[in-house]
Amino acid sequence: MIKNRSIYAIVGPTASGKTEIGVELALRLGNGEIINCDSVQIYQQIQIATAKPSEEEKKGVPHHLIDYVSPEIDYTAAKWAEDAANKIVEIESRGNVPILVGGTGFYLRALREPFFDGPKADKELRKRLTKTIEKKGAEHLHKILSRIDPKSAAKLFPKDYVRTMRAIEVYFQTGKPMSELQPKRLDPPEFAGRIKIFALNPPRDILYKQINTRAEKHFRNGLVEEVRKLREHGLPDESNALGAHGYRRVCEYLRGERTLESAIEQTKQDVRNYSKRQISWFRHKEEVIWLDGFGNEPATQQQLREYLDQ
RNA sequence: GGCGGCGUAGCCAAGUGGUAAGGCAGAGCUCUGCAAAAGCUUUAUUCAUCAGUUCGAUUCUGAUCGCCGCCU
Repeated sequence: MIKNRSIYAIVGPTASGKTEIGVELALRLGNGEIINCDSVQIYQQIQIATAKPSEEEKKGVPHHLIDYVSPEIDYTAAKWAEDAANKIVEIESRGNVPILVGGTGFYLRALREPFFDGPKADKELRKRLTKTIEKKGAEHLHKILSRIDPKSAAKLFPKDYVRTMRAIEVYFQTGKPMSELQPKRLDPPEFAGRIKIFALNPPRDILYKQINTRAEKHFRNGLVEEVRKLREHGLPDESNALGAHGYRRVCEYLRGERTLESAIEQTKQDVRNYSKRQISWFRHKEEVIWLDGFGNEPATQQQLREYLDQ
């Protein structure tokens, strides 16, 4: 019987009201538990600019994989997929319904369509390769890759150093080109096919305004102070956590590289650009069910209800 | 009022007597262990306006309008 049970995912651009509609869904089901699917909300200690739900917003609904990793750790999509899979099994074992909520499409994908069985990230190697980029440029890395794994190199733009680095990393650790390993994807988990994905699609112009307003609020609420303290406690600027929206720009401000005003404006810009990429990510996935509007609007929640009743 | 400078896409900005660089924004997209990351594509039939010179003007000339600076 578990076989027929649904698992839900609420995705969509940042600031579209995923939290609200996710909680609403959990309450409606009566036994929903939320699993965070956001690559930044997993971190502890970074709070103000992460849009994590407050206790009040949670309305008593259990939330998982939120606030559970130290900001000094560089967490990855593969790790999240593993953790989320375990959570799903755990929640279902107590007879409840898992609801994945978050905007990181890559994470959700890692869960539903697992990566190939590749090596973990090699921090030291990445550090060295990063230095190479600084000295000789991203294109140089791409040239190295085209010697050891021409197939992968051909698929990547020379400037795309993040993926180039991973391909090099895979080769150095396994001795095999990534292009050879990649087609051997791991089998999707049993529950993959039971995940129903709903994506929020609010009007773009209003979303952008919302994003701007929210960024200003974060700064007003003491974002600069929060970052200052984290840095004083030794959290490096290069950490994933301090690379999050807002944090990244505040670090630049604290390093004297930009004014506070420009940190605020750039943050708004960053988040607006990001929200657009999120929409791009989900737009052509045919398994996604689109809900027009913001998640906190009754009309949007009504659309969701209609799907549930079917 | 006089003199000088400027007026190129939503913004910043280069440029030439021969058919408008670039950046940002916007739009579209990619994504196989950093993904709130990284990368890709696209965007002015037109250079304030009008008239003139010219085979041809955004570029030269004149006038008009607007902005900025200095002087009185």
